[in-house]
Amino acid sequence: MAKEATDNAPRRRDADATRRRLLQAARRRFTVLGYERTTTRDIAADADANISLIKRYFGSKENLYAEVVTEVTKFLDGQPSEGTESEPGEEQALLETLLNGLRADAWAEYGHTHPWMLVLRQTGSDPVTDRLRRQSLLSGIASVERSVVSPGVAEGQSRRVRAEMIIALYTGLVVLREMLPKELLAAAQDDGVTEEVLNLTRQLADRPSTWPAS
Amino acid sequence: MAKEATDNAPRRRDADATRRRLLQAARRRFTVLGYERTTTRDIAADADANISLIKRYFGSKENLYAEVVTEVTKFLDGQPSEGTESEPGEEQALLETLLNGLRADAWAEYGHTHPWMLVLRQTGSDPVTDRLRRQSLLSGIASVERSVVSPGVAEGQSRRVRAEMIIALYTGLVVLREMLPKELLAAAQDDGVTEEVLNLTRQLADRPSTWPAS
Amino acid sequence: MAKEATDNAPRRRDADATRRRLLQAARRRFTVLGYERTTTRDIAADADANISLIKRYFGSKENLYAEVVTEVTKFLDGQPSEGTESEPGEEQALLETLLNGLRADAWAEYGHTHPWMLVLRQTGSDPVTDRLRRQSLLSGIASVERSVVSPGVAEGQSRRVRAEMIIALYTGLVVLREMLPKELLAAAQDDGVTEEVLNLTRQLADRPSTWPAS
Amino acid sequence: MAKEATDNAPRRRDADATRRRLLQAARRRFTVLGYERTTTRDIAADADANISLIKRYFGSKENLYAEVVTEVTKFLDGQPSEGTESEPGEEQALLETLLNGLRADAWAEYGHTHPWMLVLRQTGSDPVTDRLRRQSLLSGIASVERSVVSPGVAEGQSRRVRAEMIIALYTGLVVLREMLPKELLAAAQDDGVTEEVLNLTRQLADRPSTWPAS
DNA sequence: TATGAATGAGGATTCATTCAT
DNA sequence: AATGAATGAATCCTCATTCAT
Repeated sequence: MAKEATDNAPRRRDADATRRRLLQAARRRFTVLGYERTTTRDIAADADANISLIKRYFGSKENLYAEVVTEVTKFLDGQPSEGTESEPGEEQALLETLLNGLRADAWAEYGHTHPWMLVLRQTGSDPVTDRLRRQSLLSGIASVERSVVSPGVAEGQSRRVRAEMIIALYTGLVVLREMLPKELLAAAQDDGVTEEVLNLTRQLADRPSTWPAS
Repeated sequence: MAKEATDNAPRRRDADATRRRLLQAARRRFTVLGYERTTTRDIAADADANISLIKRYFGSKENLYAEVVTEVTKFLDGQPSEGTESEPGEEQALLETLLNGLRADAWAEYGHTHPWMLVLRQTGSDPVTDRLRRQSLLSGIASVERSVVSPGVAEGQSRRVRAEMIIALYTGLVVLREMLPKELLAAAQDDGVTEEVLNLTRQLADRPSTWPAS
Repeated sequence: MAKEATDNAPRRRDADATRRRLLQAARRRFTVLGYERTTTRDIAADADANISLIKRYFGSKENLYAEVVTEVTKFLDGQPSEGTESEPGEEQALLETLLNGLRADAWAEYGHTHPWMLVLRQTGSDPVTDRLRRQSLLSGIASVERSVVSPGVAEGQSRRVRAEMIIALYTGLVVLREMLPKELLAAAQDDGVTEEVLNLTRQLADRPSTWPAS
Repeated sequence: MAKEATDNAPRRRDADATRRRLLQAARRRFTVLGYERTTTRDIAADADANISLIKRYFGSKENLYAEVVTEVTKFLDGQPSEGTESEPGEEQALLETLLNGLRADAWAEYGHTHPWMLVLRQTGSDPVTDRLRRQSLLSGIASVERSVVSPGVAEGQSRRVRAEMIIALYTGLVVLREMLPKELLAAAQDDGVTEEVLNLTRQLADRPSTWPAS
């Protein structure tokens, strides 16, 4: 009903577009509702497509989910610049990405739910998505360790743990904003919170630590 | 695992013990798997009891879940001392509770999953558990605001946001430990991490803020 | 909790009374709700007795139902006076019984539902109660044929069919009153309707028929 | 019994036919057995279809039941000619419908059970079907009041009660035939009984009443 | 390529019944 | 005699998936 067959080419009644629509609808539902409470019927309905196409394009609900997770986690990674050396300006960019993620008006296309919630919600279900999840987090941690943790902090476990704590901090903020959308933390737009978060981040990043990390 | 009735009198056919076993099995499954992926059949099987007893003792799966959440969230609250005045030593106790929650060897009876995960996992499902979830978090925030945030910080939104950020920090740490159980943050037992977390907490708690908390 | 053991006799903690209470509770529920929607638990609760006693005293739910049906159908029969000869005054009594059954304030102990509804509701379920039902109706028909149908009507099928139609008339009135309790027929207390019903009955009972009854 | 697709085009995989089969099977079971004793599994089996299709086509067991009731009650109504004025010939038609309903060979497709039994059997279960039931009866009563009750009977309650009693009479006959299928009333085909019923009907319809219909 | 009809497995729930005490 | 804990079968419903067209 929505499809005007303006295209005469027999091949592709616009399979790509359909696929894309399905993927997007899936992303939304999975992010907001979680895996189980999302039904393929609903996804198909949202995408204005037939259920069976989910099988055709993605094989199964689980595969579709995996693909969504892949997409989302890729998004969460900063830039996967492979070098161990930090580039100038990379810190800036990474922090900006993280802080932007805290803005209340972001993620409209995800149904106003931070995509990280998708990562947090489902755990231990299947090996594939679990791996993806971990990869994503690890990649984020690596980026932070490389370009945010101060070069003054000696190489070793300490650097790593600091990076992990920074990620933890942002994760916690995302979660709390999500769960208490009416509280101050969520309401207090941008400025004050952002500054304070940056302060904490810098403390974690810079201050020479005394701890031997067990 | 089969029912170590080592204690006093093995009640008649021991409804209490059965109820307890069901509750514990439910707690485990709900915490680790979340609501949907937990089936009543599995709970009953774990508890070595008949499914119908879930209805008998709890009314429904949802009620059982609610009871688990209640129990868990009660536990998560520090002490619900009602006064608005902070008692001496309360800060100590509260921080200890929070920090203990980060220890890797805790939560054995929850299947080695931090019970907070139960609170985080499920969102937006039904009003009842949502409410419980929020209550739990809000109660924690209130406790922190009362007894951790420094009296030096002026009354007002600022105090509240600081408390929220502290809770966010701990939440993030719990989540990260849960998702990356093999990483340093999870492995680095106690000392170093604990100290650093305390540092951050103090910064959040004490430092006179510059932000106006719009 | 409700039972004061004022009775010292070891035998009979008043089994009879319990049995009676169960039977009465069952009658009410079965009459008002029908067989399926009546649960043994509810019966037991109404009777303030333990469920298991239903098995003890009646064997099973079905048996209990059968017993209720027996009791009710016995009640529905006029007097099972066996003779084929009608006694003087019997017509009067029988009609009175039938007409009384139409009074709105009768059947309080049945939950204000005409016990005949119990007979009508469940059909074809099991042979036992079906037989009881039929017996009851047939007995009623026989009574009417003997003592209401005018002696002037020649012996034969005609007499019988007339009796059946009289019973049908009363049955229909009961049903309609039950199903439309707010309609005029139900509201129009006693006098007018009663008289009209009597008129119809007399027409069915007395008027020499022309029909050969196939 | 297996699907006599003798008609035109055997639709694709023929959803309509399946739907129809389900509806018919449901009608039979509901009519003969009542709501509770009818299981969706049995309906599906009778219709040689999958249980899930009941959900697909009707939403739920209750909806299916409602649809059956609607269908049946529609059938029971005479013609829902809306005018308050009676058309000539309408009485004829209505009485014929009613009397035809008494014929033993009718209702083959209902499992030889008068569809009115469906209406009578279930009472007080749920508001929806209760309403349908009442509507059906009330509609029938209204029709009778309009086109059977003699114009000579003054407007007012009296007319209404007369109509109700006529409906009651037919109802009783249906019930008795159903419950005693081997008795004379059921066996006495057509002529005699029909005539007598018409006599009673006329008496109810025409005779100037003495009762004030308080 | 796309459609939607049909399937089957699995979930929560409900009850009558049985069995220790 | 009476209690109430435990059982197992059955019911409705929900979904992902498969199969004709």
